[in-house]
Amino acid sequence: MSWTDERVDMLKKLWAEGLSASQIAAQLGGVSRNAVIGKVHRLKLSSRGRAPAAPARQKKNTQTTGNAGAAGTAASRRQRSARPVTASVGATALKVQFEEDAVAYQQVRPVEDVVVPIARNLKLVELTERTCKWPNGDPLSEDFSFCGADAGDNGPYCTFHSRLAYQPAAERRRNR
DNA sequence: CCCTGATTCGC
DNA sequence: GCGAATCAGG
Repeated sequence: MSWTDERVDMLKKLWAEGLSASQIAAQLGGVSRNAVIGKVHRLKLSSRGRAPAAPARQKKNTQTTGNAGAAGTAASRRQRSARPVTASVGATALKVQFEEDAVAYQQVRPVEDVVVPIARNLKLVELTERTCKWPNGDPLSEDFSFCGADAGDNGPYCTFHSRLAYQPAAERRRNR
């Protein structure tokens, strides 16, 4: 994939909206978050409003340079096990995007008509310590329910909703 | 562990 | 110009 005018345009738009590089990469498709970040820098639209402080990082010696073949090095070097970023592209990605925006701007917002594949839509009384407590619909309504997917050993949400709930908050904290 | 953007540098 | 690898941090 190359950076066509349209794709650059989309990049600018999404970046201005405050989306993260990986989210933008997921929507554009065919690019990694690194590609997005790299492009953002080249376009000189990095700052996104604030973030004036440039701590002036120093880079270590990169890659191959004088790395005399130590057997263990190659294996241990890879700290990011190759992962296709948030691979899901298409309708699902768009739905996710919608939810993230909602969560980012409003504490309480009924997430209607958003389909989560693993949702079991449990009633409040059906929840256990291990069920996802992500709310579906209007809490004041009768058909209000919770996601109910397996939430793991700790945490109130399943992995899917944990990301929706927690990531935007962490991101906001820093930008503020 | 998950993620974020920033930087470097071989291509 | 591009973006993977890496860094530094939450």
